[in-house]
Amino acid sequence: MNLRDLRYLLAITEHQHFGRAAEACGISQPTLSVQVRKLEDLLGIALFERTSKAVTPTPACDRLIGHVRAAVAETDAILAVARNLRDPLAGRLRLGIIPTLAPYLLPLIFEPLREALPALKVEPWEDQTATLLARLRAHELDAALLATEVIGSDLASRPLFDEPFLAALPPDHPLAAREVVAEADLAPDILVLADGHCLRDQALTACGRSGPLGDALRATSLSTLLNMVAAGYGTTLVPALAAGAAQDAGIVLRPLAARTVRTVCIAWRTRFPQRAASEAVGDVIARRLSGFAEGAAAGLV
Amino acid sequence: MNLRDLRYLLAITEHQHFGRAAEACGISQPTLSVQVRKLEDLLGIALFERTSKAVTPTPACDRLIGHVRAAVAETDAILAVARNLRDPLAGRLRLGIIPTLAPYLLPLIFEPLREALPALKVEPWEDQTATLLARLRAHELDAALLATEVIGSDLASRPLFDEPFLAALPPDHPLAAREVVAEADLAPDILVLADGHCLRDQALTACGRSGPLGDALRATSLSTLLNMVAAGYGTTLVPALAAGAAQDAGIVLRPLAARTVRTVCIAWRTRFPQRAASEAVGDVIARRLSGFAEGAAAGLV
DNA sequence: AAGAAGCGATAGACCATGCCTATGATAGGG
DNA sequence: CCCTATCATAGGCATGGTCTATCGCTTCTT
Repeated sequence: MNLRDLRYLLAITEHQHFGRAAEACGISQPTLSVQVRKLEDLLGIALFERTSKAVTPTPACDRLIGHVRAAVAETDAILAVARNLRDPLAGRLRLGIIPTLAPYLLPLIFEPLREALPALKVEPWEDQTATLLARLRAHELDAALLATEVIGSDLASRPLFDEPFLAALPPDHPLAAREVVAEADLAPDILVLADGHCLRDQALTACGRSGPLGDALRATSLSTLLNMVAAGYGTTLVPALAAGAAQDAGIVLRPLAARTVRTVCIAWRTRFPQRAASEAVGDVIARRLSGFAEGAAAGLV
Repeated sequence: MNLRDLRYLLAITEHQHFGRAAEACGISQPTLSVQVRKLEDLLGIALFERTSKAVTPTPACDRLIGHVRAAVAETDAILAVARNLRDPLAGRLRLGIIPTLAPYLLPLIFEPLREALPALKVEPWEDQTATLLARLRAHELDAALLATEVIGSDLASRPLFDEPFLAALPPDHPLAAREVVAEADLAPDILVLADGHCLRDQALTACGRSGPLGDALRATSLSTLLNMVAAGYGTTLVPALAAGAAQDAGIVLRPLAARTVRTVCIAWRTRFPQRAASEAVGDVIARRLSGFAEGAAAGLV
C-alpha cells in the first residue's frame, strides 16, 4: 500500500469526482482511476460506487476513511517535524564540561551562545573527563569541553582557547611577596584535587612534583581547594577563569614564570551527525575567549 | 515519502543493525541503506549515526519515531478493517422496510437471518415507500423491502414472496358470517391508512373503490387501523402477515374471493457494491416465506 | 603486527510500477 | 438522436526500488 494512494482516496471522497480529484492531486484522471482500482483490489473491497453522475464512498470506505485520514495526518506530521528539525543548528546539544571549568566558563558563554545560536538548546552536564568521554561514546552526550586532547578514532577534538594557570597563595605566604612565581616553587606545599580531575595531574606536572601526597590534601572540588588555600593549608595552581572566585575567597594570585597553560578543547564523536552544531558552539566559545590567555596571564595583581 | 520506508525505519530502530533489519524486512542490506539514505535526504535530517559497531537513532529520529509508528499502525488498521469488510456478507446492511410490513415480518426473519448470515448486521429502518426510495438513492439505505415493484434505471428490485390480503371484519359484521368475502363487498365501509402508505392504495384498488374518503377514516398506522375495525368503525383489508395481530385485536378474518395478494420485493441500487449481501438477505426472506401465500390464504378460520 | 571477519556504503543492471495521452463505453440532456 | 460528461481501458515511457558484486573501514584474532 502506498501513501500516495491514500491521498488520492481522500481527494476522491472530498470532490466526489474523479476528474477534479485528479486535478487536485496533480495527476491525470486515468491515473487516478487505475490507482484507486489497484487499491480496491489490494484491499479486496469496493471503495466507491461509480456513476456517470456521482461518485459515492461505499460503507466500507466510510469505515476505512478515518484510518486513512489518520495515516496521512501522521505522515504530514513527520514532514512537519522534520522541517523543524532540519536546521543543524537547532535542537538540543548535550554538552559535557569538566568541573574545574563549568562554573567559571558557563557564565561567560551562555549569553553569546543564546545570541549566536538562538535555536540551539545547549544542555550542560558536569562530570570528570573519563566519565564525559564514556558518556560521549555512549551517545549520552553530543559534545564535551575538556582540558585534554582526545585520542581515539571514534572521537575527535579541537582546541578552543588556552587557559593560563596562576599561582594561588595564602595572603601571608612568603611567595606572595614576589611579582612572578616559578612553578617549581609551589611544589613543597601544593594542594591538589582528588583523583580523576585532570587539573590534579596538570598541577602536579607543572610544578614538577610526582611523589605521594597525603589524603587530607585532596579536595573534591576546586571551590573547596580554593578555600583550603585561603585558609593557609598550602598553595596550588588555579586556572585563570577561576581567578575571580579565587580572589573572592581571599587568595593571592601571581603569574607563573613559565606561563603554563592548559588547552580547553571541544570533543565529539567523529560520526556525530549534528557536527555542525558542536562546531558552531566551539566557534562561539573560541571567539568569546580569544585573547584571554594573554590578558589573564599579564593583567593580574 | 513511502510507507515502506517508514517500516524500514522502524526495523532499523528495533534491530540497531542494517543487515538484520534488512532481513526482517525481506530485502537486501544495500537496498535498506539506499532507501534510508533517501529518506534522510527527503527529510533533510540524519536519522541514524552509523558505526561499524552500532547504529544509533539520532535525537531527531527519536522525535519522529512516534509519528512513524502511528502512521504505520494506522495503515495496518486500514488493512485489518478491510480484511474484515472483505466478506460481502459481513458488515452492516441498512434495510428499509415499509411500516405495514416491518412489525409483522421482522420477528419472522430475525432468527433465520442471524443463522444464515451471522456476520451481517441488518439494520432495519421503517418508513413509507417514497421515503425509503429517496433514502436508497441518497445512499442512506443499502436495500429496502417494499410491496411495490421499483422502476428506474438506478434501482432494481426482485420479488421475494406474495402476501395475500384478508378481509378484516368486526365480529358482529354481517360479512363475518360468510366463509369467503368478495373484495368488492368491503367497499362500502372500508377503512384505510393515511396517504403515503402503499397499503392504502392497494386496499382501495382491490375493492374497486376510488371515491373520496372522510378524514376520520384514515389511520396513521396499521395497528390503529386494526383497532378501529375491531371497534366496529368499518372493514379493511389486512396483509396476511398481520393476521395474528388482527385476531389478537378481536377482528374476524376471512379469505378473499379473488385471493388478492401484494408482492413483497427487495430493492437496491443497481450500482450497490455489496449487492451480494442484499441478495443473500432476499434469499433468506424468500425461503422463510416460501409457501406462505397458499397457507395464509387457505388456512384461516 | 598482519590477516580475517563484520558492517555499512557504493555501483551498475534489471524490472516493477506509476504516469501520461489517446481512446472506449455508458448514461444523461437538449 | 446526437452531444456532452464521466469513468474505464490500452499502450508507451520513465522513474525508482531491488538485486548482486564490491569497496572501505573498523575490530578482533592469531
